[in-house]
Amino acid sequence: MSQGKEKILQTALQEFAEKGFDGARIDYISKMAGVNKALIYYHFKSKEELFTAVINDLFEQATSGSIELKGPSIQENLIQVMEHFIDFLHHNPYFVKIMDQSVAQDRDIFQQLHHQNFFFETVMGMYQLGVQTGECRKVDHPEDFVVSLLGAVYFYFSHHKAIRKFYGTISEEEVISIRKKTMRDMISRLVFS
Amino acid sequence: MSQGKEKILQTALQEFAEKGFDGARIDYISKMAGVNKALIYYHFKSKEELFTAVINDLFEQATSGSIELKGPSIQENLIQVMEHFIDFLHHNPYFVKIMDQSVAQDRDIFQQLHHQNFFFETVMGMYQLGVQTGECRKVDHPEDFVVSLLGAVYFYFSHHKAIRKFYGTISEEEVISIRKKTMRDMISRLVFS
DNA sequence: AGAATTAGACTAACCGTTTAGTCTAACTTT
DNA sequence: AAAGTTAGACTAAACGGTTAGTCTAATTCT
Repeated sequence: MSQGKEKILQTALQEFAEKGFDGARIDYISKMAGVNKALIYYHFKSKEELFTAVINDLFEQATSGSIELKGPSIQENLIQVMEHFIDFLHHNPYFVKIMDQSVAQDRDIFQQLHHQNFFFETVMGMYQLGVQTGECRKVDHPEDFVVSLLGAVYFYFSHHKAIRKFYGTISEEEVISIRKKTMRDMISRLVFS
Repeated sequence: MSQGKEKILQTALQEFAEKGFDGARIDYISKMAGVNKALIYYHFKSKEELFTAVINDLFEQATSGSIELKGPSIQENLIQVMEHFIDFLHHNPYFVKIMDQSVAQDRDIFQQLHHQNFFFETVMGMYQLGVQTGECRKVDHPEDFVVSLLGAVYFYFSHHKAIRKFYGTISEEEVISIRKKTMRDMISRLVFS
């Protein structure tokens, strides 16, 4: 990939994440990327297509470093996945912002994205395996159970701006470590009886 | 409040919720409200002020029917609050959408909104009371614990479009009832040991 | 040589905002 | 009661800034 195209994608990611699709400005992207506006239209045929490219890029990164499940037990694996998820959200704030904005508006892309289900299906699969082996407690509605767990992980990051103040002045790394501990606790209390 | 102004606010709520601030169109609002565009500027001095008015309206409704805590125990009260929260989110999808979009972009209003902390402080207060009376298990980081609980409740609604498919073809009312059951379970397993 | 990139002027459409004025019902004056 | 006045609700039409997208001709990588 050419240097300019890469810079455009990087900058566009930030701009779309911060302003949303409608708030984002092509002129601003080209300026911040240090690139002529025409170059954007040389590589992408429209703002919409640029957005799609940004999203696809993002999901590629999000799902590429997929998790190696090597824990000795389902419990270990589940906790490992959760921590991986937390780290990922921590290090990819743009991912969260763009996701939320694009889900709130129903941008076309999100109907097609199969990546969207990645985390759900991973956790769901592990949980159901655990139920089979008898290692996990059986609940009436596993899908709702998993959704709730994912929500417990995700919410802090998606509403970071509004929520962060409840944690006081500690560093973000400390918050992340607290988050992991809380989620470990929740999982062991909920998944295993 | 005049008939026109009310219609404008109603319509604007929908438009802002669906398209976000930048995506919303004054032309479209006036058309849908069956009102001349200039009337919007007669009642509100700008798009921004219209948005603010919509938000304030929304929060007034959101926090007006506040919860009577009359359960015999903290456990009952906590579950009651959660169910109230679930019902509220279920019946006010626009609230969720507008919240998410406005949090994702950092619209000014949200820095000032004290309503924003309403649910957090309610649940947090109840939990801490429970810890004092010894009815609730003590956790290391109550704020993170409460945030996780709220996230578990909220996530389904904020990402409804993307998540709903995991529940199959059952009616929305059934999903809500499942959600309540799951959250009752989670609370009793997590808050009380 | 061919792909990538620049400069910057240009357009067409869109969209928030303004202006100047209408309509109506109530209220006041004569 | 007729005439004058006011205030609030509302409208038609235009104004003017903004912005996605284009065009062209020249230049620089690889």
